[in-house]
Amino acid sequence: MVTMKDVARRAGFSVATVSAVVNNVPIVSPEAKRKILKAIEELQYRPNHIARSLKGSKTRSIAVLVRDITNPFYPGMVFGLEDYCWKHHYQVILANTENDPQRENMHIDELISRRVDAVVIGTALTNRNPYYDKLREHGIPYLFINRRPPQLHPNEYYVGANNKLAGEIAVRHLYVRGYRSIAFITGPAEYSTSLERYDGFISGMRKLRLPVEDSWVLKGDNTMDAGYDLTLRLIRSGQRPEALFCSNDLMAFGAYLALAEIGLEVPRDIALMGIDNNPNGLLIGLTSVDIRNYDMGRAAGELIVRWLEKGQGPDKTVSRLRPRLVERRSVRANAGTEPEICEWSGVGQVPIVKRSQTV
Amino acid sequence: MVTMKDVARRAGFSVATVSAVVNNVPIVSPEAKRKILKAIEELQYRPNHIARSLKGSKTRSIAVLVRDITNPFYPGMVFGLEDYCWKHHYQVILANTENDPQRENMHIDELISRRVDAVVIGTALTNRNPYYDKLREHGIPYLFINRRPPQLHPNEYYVGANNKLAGEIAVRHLYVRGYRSIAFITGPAEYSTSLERYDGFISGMRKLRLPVEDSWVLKGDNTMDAGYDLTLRLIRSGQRPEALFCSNDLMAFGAYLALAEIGLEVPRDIALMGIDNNPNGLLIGLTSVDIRNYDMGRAAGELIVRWLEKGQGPDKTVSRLRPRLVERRSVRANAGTEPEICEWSGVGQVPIVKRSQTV
DNA sequence: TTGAAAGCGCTAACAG
DNA sequence: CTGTTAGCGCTTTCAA
Repeated sequence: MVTMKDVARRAGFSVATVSAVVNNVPIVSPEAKRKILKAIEELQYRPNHIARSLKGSKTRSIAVLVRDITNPFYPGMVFGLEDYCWKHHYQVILANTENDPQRENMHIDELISRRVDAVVIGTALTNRNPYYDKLREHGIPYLFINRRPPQLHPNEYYVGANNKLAGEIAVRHLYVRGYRSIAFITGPAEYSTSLERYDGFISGMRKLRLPVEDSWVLKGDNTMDAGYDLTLRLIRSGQRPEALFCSNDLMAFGAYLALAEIGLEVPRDIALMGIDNNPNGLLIGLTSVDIRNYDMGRAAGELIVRWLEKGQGPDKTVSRLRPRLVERRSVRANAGTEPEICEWSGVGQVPIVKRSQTV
Repeated sequence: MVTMKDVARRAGFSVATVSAVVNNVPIVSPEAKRKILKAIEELQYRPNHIARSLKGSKTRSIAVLVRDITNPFYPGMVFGLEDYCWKHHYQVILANTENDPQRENMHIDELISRRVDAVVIGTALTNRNPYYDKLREHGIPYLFINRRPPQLHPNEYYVGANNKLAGEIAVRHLYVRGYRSIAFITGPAEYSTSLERYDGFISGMRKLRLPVEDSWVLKGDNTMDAGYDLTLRLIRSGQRPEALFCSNDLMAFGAYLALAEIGLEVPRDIALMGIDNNPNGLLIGLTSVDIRNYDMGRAAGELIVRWLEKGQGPDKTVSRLRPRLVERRSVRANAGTEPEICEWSGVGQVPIVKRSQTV
């Protein structure tokens, strides 16, 4: 590997001068600069980022912890993050934890060792992993994304969707379209997102004075299988809600399959909604609520990079993106009943917002 | 940040001894080891990986270049790669190029600067990016994955699917099920994968003595939109093949939507197949050919890690995984005609293979 | 405007 | 068994 020394020797200057040229410090004579640039080109010199990191103790790398990049929610988020970070010359290190705390901890140790500048945590559970503290103890900024732990300690920040609003938007949409009896399949209670969406479902129902049947609230685990099984069980037990709302699109996919198997047509016989706006919802015309994962990743990138450059955390500890309704065909244009309540702050029309917002 | 020196001072030993303990060099007295371990624990010392890298000029990091992690093909592949690499203490750096050569080149410069140990290139076009040579010039091993450039230079390796076979398997499957007139939508000619699948389609048809209608071979670009548009155009022009085979699942998804719009039911009116085994194919029951992206990423990890440890490249320059037929519902159980040709080496029954194979 | 030299945290060769 | 020390390639004073 060719080093600065090689360049210096070739150009007839010292390493200090070469360093100045490489870093665009404008104190070098044009003559020297020319010669040095020439030597760099000839030798195909590339600065050694490692040495630089060692000196400056900044690696310009950001790690992102996700459960499993294969989960359709993450790629968009990671893309947004990578996009922003890369444009600001930060690299993104990807770490899949597979929901295994031990694996997560090993990753964290490794990341500390590698002195990443920051980490974006997409794996937080309601039962908080105490290992995150190690990060703080070592002075590594970190940011929770999408899922948040129950409490945010000092210097902890969160960016995610307004999941409660997402739930409300869905219920509201069904209501406006004339649906009154709505069943709900939740996600696992260990994810804040599930809890918030559940809250949104409940509060939406209450605001609209719609009854919540206990037996119509099913506990799923966010997988397609769960959506399938629970829907089958619900319908086979003789229940027949007008609409079925799932906490995420994957479960809605499963529900769709189950309904098809039973012979129920969406939306003719029953309406279906999900949350996440999985692009493949297009295949079955699933109406969903977009929680904008690309923007979320991007927002995380912005927050973290600014933090790193300014040396201090964001102003707000919690940032939330406003969800958007994505209408496709799984909810009928109008199910008959006329809507009774029409004004409802901020939900009627969901504006398209570009930047992250704080609740 | 606490350093080795701090640990040494606290434990009352020299840095060399601490280093020995940290690296498990078995020449340290149990007594010293105990004290040092204690100091490490108390101070929460973590070795500085940067310093280590600088010394040993190995970063234990592997970069992966993909077009866009959002493309449903990649996450599985990247997951396989990350999984394997991480288990061997290599980190994975993710770089999205968005098919922009300039962005790719900047990434490559950056990766050289950062002295990644190796790079896995998932972005090769038939029109080769000359910038890959920089990597070789700098002594950084790299491996093409999934897509391959037309020629492999010395020290260049490739791992991917046997795409030609995938095409043949699909045609063969349709044939066995009684379909005789088959239309095909190709992917872009800049990807080796498209070309190979096209070859597979043609050779499959020839082997089965099926006619290839020129007007039934459409040029797509691997997007859902292309599948949709081309299918609409094909059918609306009055053509009516018994089966439609798409070079990838995304286009098959688009085709499905178009057929539904026209009022053609799959598989009753027309059979549909794709390649890739996108998990969401489940939603429409799409029969596909799995090219095993997880295994592909994993195989790349194996190849690269072994290369790095042994210091020399793989034995074979090309490794290909054997595709697998994934039957769902988009091809009828039997379309009427009895199969005439049944023996066909290696295609009749597609075995499930765990490890990568060389063609 | 340029150069000499210290030092980032670690490893490894060598000495004790 | 343990300590001293010379770098790894770079940035950054400080002097010239």
